[in-house]
Amino acid sequence: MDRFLSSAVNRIDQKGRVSVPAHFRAVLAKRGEGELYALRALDMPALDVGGLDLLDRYEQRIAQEDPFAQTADDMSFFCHGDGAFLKLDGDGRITMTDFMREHTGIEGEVAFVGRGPFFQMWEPRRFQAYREEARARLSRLRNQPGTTAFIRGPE
Amino acid sequence: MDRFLSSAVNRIDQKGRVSVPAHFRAVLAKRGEGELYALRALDMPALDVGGLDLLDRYEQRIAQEDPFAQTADDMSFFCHGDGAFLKLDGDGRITMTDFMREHTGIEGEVAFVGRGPFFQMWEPRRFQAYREEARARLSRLRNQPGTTAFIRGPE
DNA sequence: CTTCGTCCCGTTGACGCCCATGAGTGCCCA
DNA sequence: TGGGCACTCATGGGCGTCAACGGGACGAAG
Repeated sequence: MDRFLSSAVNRIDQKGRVSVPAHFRAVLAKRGEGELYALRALDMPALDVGGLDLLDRYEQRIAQEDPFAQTADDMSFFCHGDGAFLKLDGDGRITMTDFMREHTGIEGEVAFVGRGPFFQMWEPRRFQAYREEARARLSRLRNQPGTTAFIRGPE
Repeated sequence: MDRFLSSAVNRIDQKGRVSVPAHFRAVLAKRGEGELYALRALDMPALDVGGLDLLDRYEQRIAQEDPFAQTADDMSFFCHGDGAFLKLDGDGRITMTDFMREHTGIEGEVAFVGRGPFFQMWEPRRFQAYREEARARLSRLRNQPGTTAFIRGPE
């Protein structure tokens, strides 16, 4: 498996460390990503986490912009200045920093949520709430006329 | 890693010195840049800092302008005359000068902000404010119709 | 003689690296 | 089919190292 799937909640210990789910670490290893990079997601209180390929993707996008226009600068500010390295220790744990807590509201526990090519870190309750909202939106979409058949499910 | 990433806040001591984050120093060493060059950023109260390759970036921009226009001359004046060398001491610290304080409003602490090929120095609160503005602009961009898919999340 | 800049050293707190524990799970064999 | 064994993984804690920080000593310049 080469994608980040499913979710799990892990506890933060007194030293501020939390285990990255073993399954996620296996995906990283398979991809040859030794380092983790985390970004503060734009419109939700979560962190987007992945290997350095996560960063490459954004930088390619920035390269398309006029390097002296404000948009390019904002993008750089976001992906370079609003990101952080997460170092895995020998036991597959990372250390929570204030940088991460501020944006997410994470305190004692972290929800790791697979998102395919990357994963997210959430405060468990907020994740729960956001998941309900997302489901509700999709459900509404499904019951509207003229929409595609996405999420009709196997009937 | 060969790019300046993430951010950190360090304190200025009584002698006016401040540590450049070890991670940034490692990047400089990797690039073989022995000297630091600082410029007052154009549209924000920050310093752009990097090796001498930083100048290339600005000279490239000047080259885009009409050499007979006032603009080009202003830019040259700005980037060649309004820069300063920063000397690293044995412990990886630099000394804050009035040149740096004036433009940035830095007093007791400095936020070092990775920007990819260079990094910036900010007064921490102003950095925080500017970061929020940039995020808001990107968020607006993202939610506008007809825009590209930047920051939709790496799918 | 004073002041400023540079070099050097000591302290402290955070972080990386190590090992121990314990719960849960799958597997094997009786 | 049930019991037990081995393994994996999350979690806790000890300890050494290093970076950030503070301050003193020395030398050059005013």
